[in-house]
Amino acid sequence: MAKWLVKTEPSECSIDDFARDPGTAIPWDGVRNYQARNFLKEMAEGDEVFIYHSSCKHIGIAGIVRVTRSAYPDPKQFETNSPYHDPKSNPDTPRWQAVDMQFEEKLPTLISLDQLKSLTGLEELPLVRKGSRLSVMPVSDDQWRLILAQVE
DNA sequence: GCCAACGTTGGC
DNA sequence: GCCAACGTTGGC
Repeated sequence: MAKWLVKTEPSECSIDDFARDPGTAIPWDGVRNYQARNFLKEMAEGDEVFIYHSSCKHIGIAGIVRVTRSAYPDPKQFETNSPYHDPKSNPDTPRWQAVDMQFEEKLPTLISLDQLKSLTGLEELPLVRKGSRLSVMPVSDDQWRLILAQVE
């Protein structure tokens, strides 16, 4: 099972939005970056995903969700009144993909960005790299364990 | 709100 | 294919 991390602004979609209705999957859509999209495509049902809260008061990893549906064409790219509308995409060859994710757990305490930056062994994670804006990234098993060890 | 870093666009 | 201009991201 592969592991991942996705960034989100909690005002858009937070771990609490997942926790509110733990039995219901939420579409992860609106990704409009090719590298991030390519990782989305690699996600498989059952994969675990860290939810990282960005651009907010408490920046860091807040919880874990699970992929319940692998990549499918993001419907919002075709909705003309959506902020995620992409006039250059067409239904025959959809440019953007979405996946569905469902609540798994909220971490007992948030793992802050400062904390993540201080960990030896996370240097290769794009999240902590200067200037990196990648919003969907793979997390190795070692990185995953190291991060989770911060709250155990 | 600022601004550095980055990705995308489009003229050439 | 180059690269300047532009828009966006995201920590501070």
